[in-house]
Parts: sequence; C-alpha cells; structure tokens
Amino acid sequence: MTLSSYLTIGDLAQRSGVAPSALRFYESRGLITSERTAGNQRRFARAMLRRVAVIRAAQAVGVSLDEIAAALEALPDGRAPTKRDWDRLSRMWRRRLVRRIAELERLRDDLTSCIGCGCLSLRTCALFNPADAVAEQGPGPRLMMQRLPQA
Amino acid sequence: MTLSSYLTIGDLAQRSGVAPSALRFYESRGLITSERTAGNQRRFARAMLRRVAVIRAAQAVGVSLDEIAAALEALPDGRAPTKRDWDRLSRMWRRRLVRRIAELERLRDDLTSCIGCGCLSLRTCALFNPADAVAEQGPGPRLMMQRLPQA
DNA sequence: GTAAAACCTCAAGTCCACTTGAGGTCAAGC
DNA sequence: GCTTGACCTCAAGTGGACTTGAGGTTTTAC
Repeated sequence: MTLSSYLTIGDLAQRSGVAPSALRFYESRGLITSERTAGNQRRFARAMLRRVAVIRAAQAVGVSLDEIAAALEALPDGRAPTKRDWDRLSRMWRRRLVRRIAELERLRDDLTSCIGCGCLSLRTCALFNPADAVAEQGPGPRLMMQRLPQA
Repeated sequence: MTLSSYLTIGDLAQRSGVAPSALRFYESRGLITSERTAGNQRRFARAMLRRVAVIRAAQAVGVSLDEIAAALEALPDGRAPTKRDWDRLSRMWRRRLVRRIAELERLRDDLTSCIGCGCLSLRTCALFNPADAVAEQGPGPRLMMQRLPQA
C-alpha cells in the first residue's frame, strides 16, 4: 500500500475484495481504467474503488458485465458514478431485481401448491406445465442462482 | 408421435419443451433413461415426461444437474417420482428457493436505501461494503439470473 | 420401393466470468 | 546491490449446460 492517492492492483484487489486477475479482466473489458508507471505497472485512481463496488453490486443483481459496461460507458471515462448516476443505475437495476423476486415468488407458490398435489396429473399442475413461465425459450437455461456464502 | 406408450426423443422433446440434444445430454448424465429399438433409436417411457418436468422445475429453483441427478438416483431407475418422492424433493428445493428469495430481498432493500444515500461514502453504505453478503468468496460470481421470457 | 424426415454417435464449439500458468520485469526493504 | 514479492503479458484452461456439425442409419409415409 503506497501513500499516494493511487492504488496498485494489489491494493485495489484487497480493498474491493476482487482478485487482481478479475480486475485485469475488467480493465480489458473496459469496465475500469488505469494509468501506468514508467515500469508499466497499473495505478488506479481511488475512484475506481467505487466503480468496482458498483460493478459488484450490479452483478449481484444479475446484470451481465456487458450490460454494466454499457451503463458505465455513459459516464466520463475514469470517473466514478456520482450520486445522480448511481441513482439512475440503481433504480434501473432495482426494477430488475424486483421483477426477478416476483418470478421466484411465483415459482415458490407453484411449488407450494405442488407439494400438496402430488403431481400425478401433469395436466393440472402449474409447475409441470411446459407452457409455464418456468419453461425456457431459446438456448438452455443458465445458472439462476449465485453461489453465495452459506447459501 | 406413435400410438404406443413409448415416446421417441422428438415426442418427448415436444411434449416437455426440452430440445432433443438436451434430452440426450440428460441421458448421458444419468438423469433420464431410455430403451432402444432394434435400430438403436431411443424410446422413452411416459414416466420420463414427469421426470423431465421435475428436472426443469428443480433447475428453475437453481439446483444444478449434478444435484438433481443425486436426488433422482435415490429413486428406482426408470421410475418417475411418486407423490412421496416429489413431496420430499419439492420441500427441499422450496427451502432453497425461500432462502434465495430472502437474499434477493435483502439486496433489494440495500439497493433501496442506497438510492437515497448517494453512496458518496463507501464506509456507511451496506451495498458498497465489500465485507457485505454481496461480496463473493471463492471463484468469481456466476450468473444469478435465469434468462426468462420478457424478463 | 423409395424419398424425406427423424434418428444415431462422437467430437468440438459456445457463452460467461474469470483463473491459471509460463516466462519475464519492477519495486521495496535491508 | 540484491533478493523477494508484486507486477506484467498472452495464451489456454475451467465449469455448467448445453448446441452444432459431420457423417451415417432408421423409420415413416406415400
């Protein structure tokens, strides 16, 4: 940890909880930016700390890196989201999350009613009906659940 | 569609909403079973229809194929879950789903309070705190959200 | 009896978000 | 000044759940 206002990749990794390899990856995808020392090592402005935090928050909500990149692209390069930016982004992402929660609640309720029904008749069961929202269109299902600590 | 009680892979695909390639994949992973005609084509017992439905339901809840396979392995081979089996499985999976919903609700609430706070101070914000539940341990985050129709 | 549609296997490709490894350079402390 | 730990790049590997393609066979409908 240097005394300067710039962070090495190791510092940023430690303070954000994101692995250095992931930070390099984020930079390659344009999600964060850095300056370089004479010796070609990365130095991150403190603002990147918040930017990384925004990225992780968005990921937790289920936003893909591509979408996050698009959202952050609207912000001047190298600047962290201001209150106004974050307001807009967080509202948008919150709506997604709320929709997602509603979907899962519906699934939970279907599952609840299924526990009683025994589902010996495919025709009458909400969960077992392929036309149901549970059924996927397009390419097969992706992972829905994030692996969370003790989850 | 034959008149017999056995389904071709195409029939099963159409009636379950799962692609033939996925069904072959499930079979290779031991999730479903089939018999073969003299000409080596698969024929699925009708019971497989329910088995596939159970698989999709579990996936929607966020259970991995490996875990589903393990759960189904307890059932006699080639038999679809009975009421009792399904009761046990659905209760188990429902608990997961309920926990997952609770996590997302917590995230939503954090996000809600963040919208107001502006998050100009990393120290006081729940979402922006790397030690928070949002932060991941171990390998990087996986996709949390399933791509659902119009979701 | 034959043509078309459906099926078969096996290997390789896809997507996403990274991680790992090889081979080499830089910076900080003593 | 030198060692050690942190850093660099680039290519390839990982995991989960499939899909795609090549090359060939079977079944069904007329």
